[in-house]
Amino acid sequence: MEGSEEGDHPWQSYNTVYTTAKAGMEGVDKEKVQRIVYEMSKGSKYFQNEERKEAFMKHKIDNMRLQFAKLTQADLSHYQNVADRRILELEASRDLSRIWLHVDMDAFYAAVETLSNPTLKGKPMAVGSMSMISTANYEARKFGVRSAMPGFIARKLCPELIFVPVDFNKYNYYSDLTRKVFQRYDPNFIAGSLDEAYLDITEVCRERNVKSEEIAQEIRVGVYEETGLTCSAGVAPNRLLAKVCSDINKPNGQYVLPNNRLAVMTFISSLPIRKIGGIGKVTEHILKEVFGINTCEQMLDKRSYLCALFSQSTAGLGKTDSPQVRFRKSISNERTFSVTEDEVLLHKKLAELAEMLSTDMQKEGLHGRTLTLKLKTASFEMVLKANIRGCSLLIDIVHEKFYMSSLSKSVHNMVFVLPLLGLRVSQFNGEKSGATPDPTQKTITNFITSGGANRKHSSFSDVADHDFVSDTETDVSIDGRHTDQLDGRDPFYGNHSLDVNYQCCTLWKNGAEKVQTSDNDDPNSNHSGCTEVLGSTSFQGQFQGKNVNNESNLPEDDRLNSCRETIMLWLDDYKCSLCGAELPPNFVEERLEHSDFHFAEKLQKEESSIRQVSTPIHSQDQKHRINRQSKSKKQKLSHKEGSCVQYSINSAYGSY
DNA sequence: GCGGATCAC
DNA sequence: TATGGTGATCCGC
Repeated sequence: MEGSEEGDHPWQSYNTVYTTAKAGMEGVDKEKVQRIVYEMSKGSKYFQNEERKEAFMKHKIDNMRLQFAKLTQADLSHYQNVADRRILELEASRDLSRIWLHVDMDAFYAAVETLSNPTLKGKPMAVGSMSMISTANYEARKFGVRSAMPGFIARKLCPELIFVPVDFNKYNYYSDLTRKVFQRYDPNFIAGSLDEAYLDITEVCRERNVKSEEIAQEIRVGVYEETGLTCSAGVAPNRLLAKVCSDINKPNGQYVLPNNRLAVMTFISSLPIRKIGGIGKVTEHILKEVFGINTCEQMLDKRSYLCALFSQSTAGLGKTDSPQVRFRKSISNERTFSVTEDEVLLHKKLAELAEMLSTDMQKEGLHGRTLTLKLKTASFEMVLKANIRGCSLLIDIVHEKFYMSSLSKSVHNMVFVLPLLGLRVSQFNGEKSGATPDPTQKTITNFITSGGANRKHSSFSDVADHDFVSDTETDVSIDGRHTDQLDGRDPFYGNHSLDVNYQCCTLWKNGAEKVQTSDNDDPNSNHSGCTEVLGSTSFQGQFQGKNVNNESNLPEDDRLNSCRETIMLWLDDYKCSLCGAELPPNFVEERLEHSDFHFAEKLQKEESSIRQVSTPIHSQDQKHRINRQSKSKKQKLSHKEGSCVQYSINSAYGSY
């Protein structure tokens, strides 16, 4: 049924993530849905990217088949032993005694929206937009509409579909109500997300001497009474299985898997691997294509092959009863927008992202060491660039990516069309020690900034201070601008930028044509301020550092304007006399910002010696407990094939 | 340690 | 017209 019929039914080979079975989709004409999805997608950039990924996956599968074929009998018996030994260990360490309950709200967002607008009841409805649907109610699911599907396709499937925009305030409110109920049964319950939770109900069952089934029923009734929303529950000896179980009688139902080995083994054996958390579309496909594995039982049969071809990373089911604090490891934000080749606009968007991120970090009291830029090209390829600091040029990153990755594209096609930008900060300082940052470290303040002194025309709003703690002397830091001014070099234009430019120039030499303006080998004369990823906005933060942000109103504005004029001018009405940046005359706002930048630079040089450098912000205890589902010791919930395989084996044998 | 890919919700 | 946002993890360099 697969690709063979492609000529007649090309949609059958277009496997989207929403072709898999989901609750509420039983009676759906899958063939028809798949055809419509295909027809709506065909030819789009998104579609082309899916094809690219599909080809990559096929390649991976071919490689794995080759390896598979190369395995000798000796290899296999060796790995059989490895697998069996591992299973024995897990058998020995398994704990049958706990009773876990997983609660999952039914079509949560949609249900909440229906509560607040009862006229929606009974009508097909989706929460989301024309671009993306978060949740669809059960009426809509009958048409094949489901989460992660773009709205315009959903509307094709169901023309009368009602769209409701997301409103997280509501969902948070109702989520809190449900959690009050959960708390009564397990004060240490684990919140998986707004609409999911894991409860260890072992003690409740024991103390009250009632069956888990009754507790599940009670909880569901309690949630309904508290919120008016229905949910489903699954009960099993561990969290992984409980989650699988909560999906079985959805919506508004429950399923109990008893705590005995036979029941679990029977349950597992026919369970499709895709049901297991961590096994997604790709992994499922690989396991099916290479090994012919569909169910957990088949996975067990092939355990020697799997151990031979996948990594041995530990992925056991560890203890499930020890509450643990999980620390956030990164914080990020990203935005999708309609493609633009307006570089200035892109940098403005980036500055906005930076500002939001900075605010979020401040709220959480976070300090990171690595700043990563994420972008998506017009052909939907994701690109990451770590450690961009304040020196990288967005355009360099894009150019580099294009030169490296697609020779087929002509240089002229390297336009700046980006539908997505994002920023992420990671590598936080360990908060556990409670120590303040090492004073010898450079604090990068205001790596993200914005907000001038009451400038109405500013596209940036107010500043966040703090943020980054760099741990090496050689790090490029915006903070350097506070401290390094005295040596007479301008770090903004200084040699920090050379690395990037050097790479870029090298690439250009190898490439066919030079696209960007020339002079990139001269660090002192080339960069247009507006192309600095983060730098162009930084001065405003420095204003804040001096607390001038709210000092005055109109007079300040006037002063700014006159100063701008005294330190720079625009050659031929479009070229900056100080740095050579080129901005068309009609870029009024951008030119003002650019002027501000130079002005701030000047101010900063004059006053840098007065300024205090860092403003360490102490964490407000970032140990906000997201949940305690973090792995105990060996329990690494892994998402990779190898680990998932192992994980599943463990869930089948180790934990059961 | 970085960049890409996968996964979950 | 049009395919999200946030966080995590693993693998191969």
